[in-house]
Amino acid sequence: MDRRKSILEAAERSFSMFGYKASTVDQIAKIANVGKGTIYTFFANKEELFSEIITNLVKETKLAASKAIKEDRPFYENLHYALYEVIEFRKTHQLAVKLSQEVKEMNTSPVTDALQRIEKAVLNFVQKELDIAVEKGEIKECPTDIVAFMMVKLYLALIFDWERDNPAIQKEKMLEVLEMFVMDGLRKS
Amino acid sequence: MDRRKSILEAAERSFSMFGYKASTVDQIAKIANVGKGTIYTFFANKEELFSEIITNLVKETKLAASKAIKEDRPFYENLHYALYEVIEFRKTHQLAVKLSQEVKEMNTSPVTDALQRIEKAVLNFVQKELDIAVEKGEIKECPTDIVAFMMVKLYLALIFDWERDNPAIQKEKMLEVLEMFVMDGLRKS
DNA sequence: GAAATGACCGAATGACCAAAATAGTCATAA
DNA sequence: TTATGACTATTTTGGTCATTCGGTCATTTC
Repeated sequence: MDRRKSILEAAERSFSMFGYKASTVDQIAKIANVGKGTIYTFFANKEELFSEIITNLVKETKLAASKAIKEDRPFYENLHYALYEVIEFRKTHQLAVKLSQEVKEMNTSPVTDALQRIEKAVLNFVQKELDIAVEKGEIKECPTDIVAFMMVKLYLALIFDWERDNPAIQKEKMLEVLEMFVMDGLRKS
Repeated sequence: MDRRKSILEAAERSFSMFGYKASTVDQIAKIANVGKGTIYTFFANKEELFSEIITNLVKETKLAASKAIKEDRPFYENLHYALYEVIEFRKTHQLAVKLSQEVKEMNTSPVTDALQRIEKAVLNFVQKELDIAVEKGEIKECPTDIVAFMMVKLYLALIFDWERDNPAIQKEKMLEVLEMFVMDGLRKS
């Protein structure tokens, strides 16, 4: 068994369950069935181990979203499926959820950085897709940086904040309203 | 000079400058040129004083927005003017900025509550306006609770989060994009 | 007599330090 | 050469005590 890999897996599980701060290197070593020193032969320190996990998470999420995007489908369908993929991904990999909780209640600085990196990546991805869609003439000309920002913020708010004090809505319903709002706005056609 | 009023003004200034926790009752009394005991003849405790300030601010902001809304104007114009009115309402903004900063870095619980109250009030206001507009047939049918939520979150994100790691943009430009997004969406017409 | 006040009180806070836990190292073992 | 856990250095925690602050009330002011 690849030691490096089992360390990464153990760490991801631990971070997902207990958060960054509450995960000790000793514990991660135990889970990985590896001596503590071994971890330091592969990673400079706890923060770098964490950082690599985040990098992988971003990569995998991007991949999941990319898989949902087909050249020949209209923009909003791609958007719809990609968002769906990302939501599913978040659900199965609880890491991002746990981390945003940790940031909220104790402002752990490496975790704040990590979440910012994730958001940046998502923003980048969305903006690129928007650029392509504008290029293809599928959507109107617009400042794609601002629009990407708005879309991501909307998405995050709906996923994380809506259920705080509103009755839960179906994922499908949510995507549908989001799509209506994003694509056509409120004006009566 | 009305003592109650000067206490409220002093407290508002202090909360805006130093936040809730860092504002001491002694200090507020000093600023108001009033004995500390006097504050307690008007307000049961620090939290109620704070609460009344928030209530007033919400009321004033609502009033400002209402002034911009005219029955006989189309929805998007009302939206436009109301947004401008609110964004120019400095008093509310400054306090809101300071308070959200405080919540972020020390989770002061009365402050969290206050911000939630403000958001609730805004949400309510927006939803009511949306309901009216739907009723009048000015905008399409939609789940106004979710749409109100989306509009408010968008506004807050643009105002408070955009400049965190993006080049500042003109207020006008920002509101223009927001309006486009909300009214017409991205679809090419 | 009613309203205002600031000295006073108990609770909450935070500075400080010792003790415990944890990150990171390295001599030894496999 | 690679892996390891006992060891060290650093950080966090738990407990203390002095200080601060919210809130009261006997006294003063008008």
